[in-house]
Amino acid sequence: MGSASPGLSNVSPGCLLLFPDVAPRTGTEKAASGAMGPEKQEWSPSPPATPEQGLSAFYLSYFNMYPDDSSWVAKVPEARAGEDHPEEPEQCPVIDSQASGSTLDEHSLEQVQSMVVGEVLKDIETACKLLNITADPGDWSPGNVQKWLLWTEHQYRLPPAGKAFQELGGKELCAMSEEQFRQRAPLGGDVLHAHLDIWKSASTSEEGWTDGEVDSSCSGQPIHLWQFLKELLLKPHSYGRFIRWLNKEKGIFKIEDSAQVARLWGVRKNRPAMNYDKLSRSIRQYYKKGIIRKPDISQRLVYQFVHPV
DNA sequence: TAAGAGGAATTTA
DNA sequence: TAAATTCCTCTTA
Repeated sequence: MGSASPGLSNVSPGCLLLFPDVAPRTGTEKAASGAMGPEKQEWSPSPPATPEQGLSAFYLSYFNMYPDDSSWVAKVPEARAGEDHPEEPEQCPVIDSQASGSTLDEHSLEQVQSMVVGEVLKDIETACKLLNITADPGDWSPGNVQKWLLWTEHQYRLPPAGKAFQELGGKELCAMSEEQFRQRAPLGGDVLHAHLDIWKSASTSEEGWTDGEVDSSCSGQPIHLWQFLKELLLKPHSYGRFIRWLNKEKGIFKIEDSAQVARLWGVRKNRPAMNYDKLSRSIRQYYKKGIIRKPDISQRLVYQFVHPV
């Protein structure tokens, strides 16, 4: 299995500190900054200095400023209409207070990192649905490429570059180097290239993640624990260190890092006191409901979906 | 010692 | 009201 491009798999913790102004914020801090100073509206991503570090820092910049999912939905059709103020920042998962500032420990960094990647993947998924394009840029028609360009330009306030990539299909686009992107679009070409890299990584590593099967995040219904677990399992690139399939066909999975899974669940449900003891109690409630059980050969931290997909 | 099991009361959406 | 949370005791590996 080929490793994904630098973007998603190698967001090194050190990179999180590249730009002090994009340090992750706690929910409280975000709320406090909710008044949204003008700098937020004028934010635009700085071109990465190098593909590797730039992309990593870029993720965090992105994570920090990304507007509400719904805000751009309405805006995409008139993306160039000029009235695109970011609205309330997306409610990001509450990040442990120790994760803000320069004393981030490795644990918190990993947590932030996985959240960032998770958010990026989720947003790509949303974009796919709304633009009606596939997650794999290699499959894009020239029309799809234009849609993607328009969306990305709009999201990151990049100068229009659609014309520079006219008639290019996804395959040609993917084959282009960062330098070629820069040549076609001196302003923002590198950022576009970085974004394409993210999409390429996502589509090569997250096979099947766009099927939306357990994408409960936009259903309006409160998420169930079993759905959440499936969500994590569907995104091994982001959460494989925490939870993974042992036998996907049989629905058998293993929680590799119980504390982290519990923490993520607590973040999702806004239950800061969540821990594995409580999470596992909830899992056990599923036994009599026939949703999850222990596998025939019981192992610690290993469970099985009764009705695997 | 962490995980597992399950009772029971409480909270939440 | 269902699902989840919280707290608990006891067992198991």
